[in-house]
Amino acid sequence: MGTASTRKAAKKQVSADVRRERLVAAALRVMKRDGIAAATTRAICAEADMPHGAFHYCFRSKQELYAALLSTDINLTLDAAWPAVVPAADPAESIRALFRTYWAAVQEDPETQLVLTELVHLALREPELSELPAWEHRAYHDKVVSHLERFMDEAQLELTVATRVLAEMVISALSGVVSSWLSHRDSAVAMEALDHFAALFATLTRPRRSA
Amino acid sequence: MGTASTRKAAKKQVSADVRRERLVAAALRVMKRDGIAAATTRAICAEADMPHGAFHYCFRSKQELYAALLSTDINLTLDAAWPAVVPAADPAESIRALFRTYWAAVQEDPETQLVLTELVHLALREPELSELPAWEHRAYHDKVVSHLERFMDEAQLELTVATRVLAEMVISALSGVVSSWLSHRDSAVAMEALDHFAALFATLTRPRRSA
DNA sequence: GTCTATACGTGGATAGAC
DNA sequence: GTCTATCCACGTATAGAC
Repeated sequence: MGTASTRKAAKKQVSADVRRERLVAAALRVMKRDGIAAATTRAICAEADMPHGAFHYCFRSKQELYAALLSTDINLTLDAAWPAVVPAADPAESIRALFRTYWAAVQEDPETQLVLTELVHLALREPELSELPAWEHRAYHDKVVSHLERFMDEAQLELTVATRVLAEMVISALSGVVSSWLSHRDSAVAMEALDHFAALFATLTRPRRSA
Repeated sequence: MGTASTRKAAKKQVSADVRRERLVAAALRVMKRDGIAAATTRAICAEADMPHGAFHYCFRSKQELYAALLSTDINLTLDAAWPAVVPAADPAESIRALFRTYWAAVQEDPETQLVLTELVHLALREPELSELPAWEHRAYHDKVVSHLERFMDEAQLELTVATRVLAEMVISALSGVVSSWLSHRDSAVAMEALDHFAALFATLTRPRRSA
């Protein structure tokens, strides 16, 4: 089998798709550190320890990188909080715990939130990318819906509103709280709002009556 | 007194602060039309029918223009919806009407929402401007608090939570809904979420017992 | 297939002419 | 005080050497 062409190369011949991944990761690092505006092709390549020219045989244009970023890992970090759901006795308690877990993840890595928002706004302006935020939102929405369904199932609860409506409200509330927090950076305020939202959302549930 | 130095000039001597205002207005137009990234000093001057060089004797740097933008009119359009409050019999009804008025304003001029968000994010990255979002949020928060107090007063209601907590929740919910809507552009979904939020917030009020 | 050097356009800011 | 011409740095993209 070949030693330097298609698979793994001898020493420095590292690339094909792996370079793409490295560039995406490097771009994310630069964006988190210095903001999306500072993530130039030069800066990204430098961060990835690649020559500047490497960029354009991995991506046809910078927009392709944006698309790659929006399509991959970012929203994964968002719903990484959901799996650790603890269905407690009290619905309000459960939802509050859920939100607090989510919030802990946000607190731990706020830059990712900022970058995600910046990327979405950038995409909203570029006609070529304008569908990506809608896709991303829909994907996230669907995930929240299924998480909610599982959650309600395990807690033996049912909703008094459509699941998709609650999902939309949850997403809006969470992103709203995050967005406010990015401005004022007062964690206590954010957490307080979050707890109250949890309590309000809990009033939209009721014990499931078994048929 | 002088004809061309300090006050109003003969014909073309229009400038001093008025140029600043024109540039700010032009910048806002460009940003709303083409996004914040397209609002270069050249594009702004062209929009304002000024030579490019005019920019730098009105503003020492571009950041000064950003600061001017964030300090002025933008959030005014946000709370322009609040004054037309109609204190109806049912609290839920009143709050829903309030939110719908706000939403109508957003719908009528969504670009402003986008620009505002973009500006805030830009400011969050620039160390020199990083305090502006906090100020802006605080100013808006205070406005919502006083609006809420007046509203509760007129409707003879009292809150079961601190006013500032509800204000924070209202701001978060509204900005969250707007932010989601910017992605999916489904007005029905946004309005549905808004109505449900109104209903939930109404449960945080109760009739005021006169002492 | 990998990388260097470079082209081309643009952005912010300034020096100096009117 | 107003504006033109220009400087310099940087961004994307490409042609072509290894």
